[in-house]
Amino acid sequence: MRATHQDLYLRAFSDYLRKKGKNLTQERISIFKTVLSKKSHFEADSIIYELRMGEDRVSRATVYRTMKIMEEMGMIQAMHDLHQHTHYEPKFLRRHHDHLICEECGKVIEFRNDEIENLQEVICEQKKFYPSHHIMQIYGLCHECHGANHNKRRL
Amino acid sequence: MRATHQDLYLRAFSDYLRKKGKNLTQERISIFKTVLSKKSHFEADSIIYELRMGEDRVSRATVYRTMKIMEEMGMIQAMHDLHQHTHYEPKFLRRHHDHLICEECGKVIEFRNDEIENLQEVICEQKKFYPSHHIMQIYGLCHECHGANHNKRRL
DNA sequence: TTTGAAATTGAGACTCTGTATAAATTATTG
DNA sequence: CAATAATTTATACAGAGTCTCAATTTCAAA
Repeated sequence: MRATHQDLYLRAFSDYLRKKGKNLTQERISIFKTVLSKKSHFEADSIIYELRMGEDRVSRATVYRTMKIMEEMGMIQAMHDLHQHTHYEPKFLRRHHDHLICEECGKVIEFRNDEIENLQEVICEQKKFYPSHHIMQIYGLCHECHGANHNKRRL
Repeated sequence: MRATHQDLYLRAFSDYLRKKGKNLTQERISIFKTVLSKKSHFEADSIIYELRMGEDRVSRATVYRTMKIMEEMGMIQAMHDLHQHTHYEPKFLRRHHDHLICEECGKVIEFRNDEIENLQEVICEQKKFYPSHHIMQIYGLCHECHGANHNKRRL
């Protein structure tokens, strides 16, 4: 029987916990698996809600604590966007990318640009800064909403 | 008598309000002037506090409402940083810049890179996106904190 | 200037994230 | 298996920001 991705990540999680002198509890496993099932942006609340619906009941505080651990070990990345909502991004299986965010419909368009990534490193060297990660979000209107607004103004 | 910067900005504010069918109230003037006095990052809370200390008393809700208008008209820019605190940046008199943010001491280092700004425009064209503004924040450790951490680990 | 409709404000209740606490539960180790 | 340490839960709490609606202010028309 082949080890699944989930198994491998779970082992990484288990190893990380052991290294930090923390225990691998049922609650942490449940939360970890739920987070692992996310393919794209998600919020703490959706994890809490999903767990509440399932058979594994876990308290809110434990979800936040466990997600903090997952952030420390680099499996997810917190992003603070407009309007006091923290979004998380899975970092496993996904390459880093940045975002175009439509202010009208909320759509998020991903992009990646290696030149920008390189320039960021140059800047950090210049400023003697030791980067861990970055966030780049361009706000504006997507093609559809721009068209819609344009038409609206014409009426 | 010469018109001050404040006068000019206040006129722009007044014009914007009129254009939007909104009234120029005493409260809005007080808030606008207080925000105008900020040379760098600030929080909604500090505006509320300053007004509360002064002779113009304005409620919290009104401060938030007015700052939203100022954001719409592009005089300030909201930025959401670590731990659900919204910071605002004055956009008047200041050139756009991005930020390096130290995760240890919270220090904010500003930088500007024209190449990155240009690349962003190219990306928007490619994606048919109409940008209004952007946020770029690089998180990590500043020179001092990096040194401090390094020493700590060696002990 | 007065007046009345429309816009705005203020006070406080409320919501939403996230954190702290302390008692109860679970895991680990000898 | 007992003692100890770590963890979880429930609940209270904190902080930022929003909502409501009665009271007030503004504006512009007469």
